[in-house]
Amino acid sequence: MLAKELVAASTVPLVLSVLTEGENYGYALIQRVRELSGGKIEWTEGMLYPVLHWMEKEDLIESEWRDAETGRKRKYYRLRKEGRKALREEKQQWMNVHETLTKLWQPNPSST
Amino acid sequence: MLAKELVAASTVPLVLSVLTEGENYGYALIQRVRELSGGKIEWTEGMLYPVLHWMEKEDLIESEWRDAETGRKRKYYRLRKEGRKALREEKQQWMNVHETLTKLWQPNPSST
DNA sequence: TTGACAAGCATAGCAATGCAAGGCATAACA
DNA sequence: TGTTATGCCTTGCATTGCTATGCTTGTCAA
Repeated sequence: MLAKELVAASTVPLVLSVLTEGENYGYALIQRVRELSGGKIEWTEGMLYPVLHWMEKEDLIESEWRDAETGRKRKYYRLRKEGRKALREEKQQWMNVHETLTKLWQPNPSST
Repeated sequence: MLAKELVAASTVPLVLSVLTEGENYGYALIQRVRELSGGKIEWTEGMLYPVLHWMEKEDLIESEWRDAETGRKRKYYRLRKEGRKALREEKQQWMNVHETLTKLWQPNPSST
């Protein structure tokens, strides 16, 4: 199971990223992320829904209740302009850290 | 400035990784990480020292007080076996998330 | 010789928050 | 009619992050 800090750091960027695939609803986001990560990332509803609410309050995403084909009601989320901007920033920050880590993960240089 | 979640998620792996370069002390770790990140990652002493203490308690690292050339006392840390193991795991987890994110960051496939 | 700054380590304390647990409703199926 | 999967939501409090603060020693300038 993933360390909780890593889960915390990746939740918002992952939600934003998955929504670039098109609108989606909470329950399906959990499954989509599980699928993309090969089962490595397992979100709970208790942690995701509050994050979605917060992201909506921040105008990163917007929601709409709709009937699914199944007759069931679902709350679909989609990206807003602010969300796309936030995603670009998150991506940049992630890459900053990633590049710093990968520098250190190179095989030790024998000279320099 | 980096989002605090990202800082939290990367602190332990960064400390472990920097220590693969050789032993080092707290104050210098802050500067080394600032340097490696091109100034993007700015740690404070108040967040780093407690992390170092925790890592030592967990046997990931060990410490030794020594006099520096300057005459000043420094607490040098170095990796322990447990720490190398932890680093391998942290690295794996980081890559799991990174790969999931980069899948989503590919240019949108027009077909599939 | 004093005072200001950099180097260096440490932790108390409490505001902020993560998320397990629990709750509710409907559909499908046995 | 009982169970499982789908689907959304929130309370509550234990845990934790980190700001703020404090201490020492060395150096350098005025």
